[in-house]
Amino acid sequence: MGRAPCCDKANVKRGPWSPEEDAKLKEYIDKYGTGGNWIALPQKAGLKRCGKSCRLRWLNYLRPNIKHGEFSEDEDRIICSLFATIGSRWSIIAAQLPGRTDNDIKNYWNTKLKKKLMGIFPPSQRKTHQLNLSTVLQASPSSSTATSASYKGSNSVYYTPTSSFTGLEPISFTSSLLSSNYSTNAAPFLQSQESFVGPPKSYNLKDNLLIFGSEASCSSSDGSSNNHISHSKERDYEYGGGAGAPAETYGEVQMGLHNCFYNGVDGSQRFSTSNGSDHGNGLIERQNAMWGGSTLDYGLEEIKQLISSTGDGSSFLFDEHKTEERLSYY
DNA sequence: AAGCCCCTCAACCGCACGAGT
DNA sequence: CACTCGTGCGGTTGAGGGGCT
Repeated sequence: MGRAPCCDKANVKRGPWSPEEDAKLKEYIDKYGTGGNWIALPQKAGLKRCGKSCRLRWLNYLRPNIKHGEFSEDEDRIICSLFATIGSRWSIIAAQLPGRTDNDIKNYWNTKLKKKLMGIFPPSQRKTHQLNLSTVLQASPSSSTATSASYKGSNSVYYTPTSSFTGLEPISFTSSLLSSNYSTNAAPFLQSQESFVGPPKSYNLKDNLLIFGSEASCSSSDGSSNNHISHSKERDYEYGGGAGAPAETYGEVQMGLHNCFYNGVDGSQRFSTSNGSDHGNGLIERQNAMWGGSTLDYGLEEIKQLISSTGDGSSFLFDEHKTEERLSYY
């Protein structure tokens, strides 16, 4: 038995919103709020719309402080950086860009930013940046220490620091897109720790814990081996130590572009940093095509590799002091 | 001027999850 | 524990506008 539809599709209006509908919705929410029930809202507000449609319209368009228009280069950089780290988690990326919606960012990425990046690397150059991940992993110095991470279920990523990072090279890109200095306060966690002057909201660094989003919660499952980085209510990004790993080895996570490699050894997918070390709990249950090759659009993966690749080191360098993002936690 | 193509972005769709019962 | 319901998310679609021939 299939799920009941969220609304009677025959009796709801679809398609573009009229100014009148916008006004009705805005007026109602201004007066009464959403009431925590989007399904009932359209009827109460006198709208012949599906609740989901109302929610979307509000969140993406009518909500106060929505920023429309051109994305700045800082925003571009943040999007690229986060995309390379967490993939197409648009809501999380949006949480780092005040005023931007996930839909906006998704559209922007798909229509412009991806092409912009591809433009940075013409096809001939692109090849040199397409890293065979197993090669990367093999080439990584065995002495380097690393962090592994995994996806738990479909919605959580577990970073499992096994020791402090040392394998992170400076993030580097040729274009001004990614090479100009940080000047934004839009994503404080992407700035260097030294220049971190405090987030506008909901970044809790007091206890060296990073929290995304306004409703973020933070928890530690065992106090010594796990640190959650949570966004909103249900999507937890856990930075946790492997079983028995000493807490002091979790001193530093560098939120750069090189943290995440994908190790496809024996079919199990692992998400790790630098040397690809994996400590058992780094197993990825591949999320819907996010990292994998089978269902993932190759272009997407290619872009991620471009972002993640270090290039030849000459024309591809980033200012180390500006870009070596560090996130400390204990 | 007309027709075609491409791009953008608002909106829709289906799925997964958490809460409630 | 199983089920329903509401919500949030990411992927996809398609209307409309602009550019090109």
